[in-house]
Amino acid sequence: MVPLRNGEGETKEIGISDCLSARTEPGLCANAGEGVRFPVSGYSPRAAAPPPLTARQPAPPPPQQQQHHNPQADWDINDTTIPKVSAYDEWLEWADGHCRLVLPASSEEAKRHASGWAMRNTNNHNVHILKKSCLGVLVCSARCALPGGGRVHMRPAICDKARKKQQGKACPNRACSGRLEVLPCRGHCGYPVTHFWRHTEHAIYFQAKGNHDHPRPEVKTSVETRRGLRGGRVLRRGARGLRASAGAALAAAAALPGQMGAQGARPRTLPPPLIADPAGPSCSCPPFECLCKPNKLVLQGAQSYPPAMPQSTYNPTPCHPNYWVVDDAPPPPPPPPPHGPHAPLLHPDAMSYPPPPQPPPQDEFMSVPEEDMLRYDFPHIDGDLFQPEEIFQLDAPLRPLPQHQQQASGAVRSCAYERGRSPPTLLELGASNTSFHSDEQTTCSDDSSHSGGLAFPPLQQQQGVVMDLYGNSHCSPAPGDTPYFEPAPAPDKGSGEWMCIVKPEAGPLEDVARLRAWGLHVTPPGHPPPGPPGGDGLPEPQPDWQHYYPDGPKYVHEYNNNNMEAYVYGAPPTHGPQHHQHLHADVKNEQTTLPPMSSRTFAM
DNA sequence: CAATGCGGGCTCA
DNA sequence: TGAGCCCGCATTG
Ligand SMILES: [Zn+2]
Ligand SMILES: [Zn+2]
Repeated sequence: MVPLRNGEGETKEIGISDCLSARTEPGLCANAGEGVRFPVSGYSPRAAAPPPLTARQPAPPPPQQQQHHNPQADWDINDTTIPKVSAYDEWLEWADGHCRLVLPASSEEAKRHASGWAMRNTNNHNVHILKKSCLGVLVCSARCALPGGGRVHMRPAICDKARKKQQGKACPNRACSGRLEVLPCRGHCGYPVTHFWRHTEHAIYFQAKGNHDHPRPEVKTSVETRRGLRGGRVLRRGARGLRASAGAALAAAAALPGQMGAQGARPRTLPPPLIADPAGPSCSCPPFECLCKPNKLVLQGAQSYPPAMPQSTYNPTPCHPNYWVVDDAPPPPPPPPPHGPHAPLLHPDAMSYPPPPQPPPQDEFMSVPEEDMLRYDFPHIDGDLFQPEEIFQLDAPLRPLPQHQQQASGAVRSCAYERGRSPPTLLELGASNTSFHSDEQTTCSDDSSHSGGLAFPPLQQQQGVVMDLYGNSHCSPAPGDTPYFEPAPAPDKGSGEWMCIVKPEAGPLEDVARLRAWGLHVTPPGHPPPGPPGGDGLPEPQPDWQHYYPDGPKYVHEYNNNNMEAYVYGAPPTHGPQHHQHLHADVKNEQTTLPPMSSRTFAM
């Protein structure tokens, strides 16, 4: 699903960068917290594929100047007119960072407004744009680590009621007396990362704002699987069966890389619950970030580029040069031909995550996890402490290496680019705690998982993957939205930690604490924090840089806030207020204007 | 029962 | 005014 269009570099992409421009976004974060510094803004990967460079945000293009942004290239979810595209992007399960995607209206994931992240609906008082905010991840209050280094990263229930029930439950780790608690997302200027969905006749537009500052939660399908398992005691069989189906599904999916994402053909089954592999090497690194295996990762220079970019904006991390690459496995064998069904599972994104040193035999693929499960024994499964749902997944830790260039304020978190992968599952664990880590990203299952990985061009493999502390991939840093992190004095290793200075309240301290809690020590190597704004470090402006607010008209609210009835554009709803068209029926002509929006329209 | 969407309403800056 | 967020309701699977 690489974008097709190519003509002029700019046209094709729709950069997210827009988000950056100080003009627009500033407000966002500004509100949230002063002192926000914006990391780099996005650039269009596709076009130039300049390596992610520095972090700083490039100077915003002259406001309004960028003239014609190619309609196709430049748009904002709030624009009255959205460019019609000829090529669609692939759905990204783990979209992170500011990014915009144009998905085919037929995309199941898009229709479901799906995401690997636990996103809950948020009322933005705009019937045409569905807004969802990230619920973060359910973690153990004790931040316990399994012997294998896995951590509890459960998926918070979307339903408030269900979520409340989750909280306070005993940590799935038997040996731990901690309780489950929600690690909220503060990736968007101190607020949860938000996703916006807008439907038109021909496409579904997606826009994300903010960079998740927490590990990926367990994938939805995994949760569902557990839930299903809970009912019966048939762990073994059930698990096996599920795995098998998952594997099959994945395998199938693997065969059709390009289709998975957009088509929705992807398998929805998930691997069984995850548990850390006790037997495996152990480390207590955070799930997505193993800190104890430095050698595994190598920092790559600014060379890694993102794979082909979707036509929409998928911004790699311009901002920050830091990304971690696994070095052990140099480029995994090129497109690691999926070995068996699992390949996809294990390495959805081959490029990013090299296969474990010793990948389990295919045949065993399925068995491994199961073994782990057995090993772990789920005594609790039916017990009080260990509910099936509480089983957590193991994450292979990934060890991030900070790159020194991190100048950008690009927080580590925000700038990394990676294609979505799901958190590791048992399968992965089986693969090993060792090298595989990469984080979480493997695929799991869910709906999404593969979409990205398989499609990557081999090129990437060689390049290495960029990921953030959590191993999350990022579409693009959002200029305005991305929180800025700067290394804090390193308590321990001299390395610094990154803190978010975006939102004072939530504050840096909190961030640091959070990072530490996860065992993240980002060592900003010598590279200090971002320089002064506008300073160095900024990548050269790319042709494709986009600004947030192009010229096009945007919806304007007449009233705001909760007032839903007010439309600004378009003919006023003829009908009664509440029945405005909803997402399904939204816009008709992308090229022109989007349907009228109600008041609280702007997607922030 | 939980996921999803919708939308009223409140609060804060 | 711009946003975030809580809460309840309805639908769906
Ligand atoms: Zn625990
Ligand atoms: Zn989040």
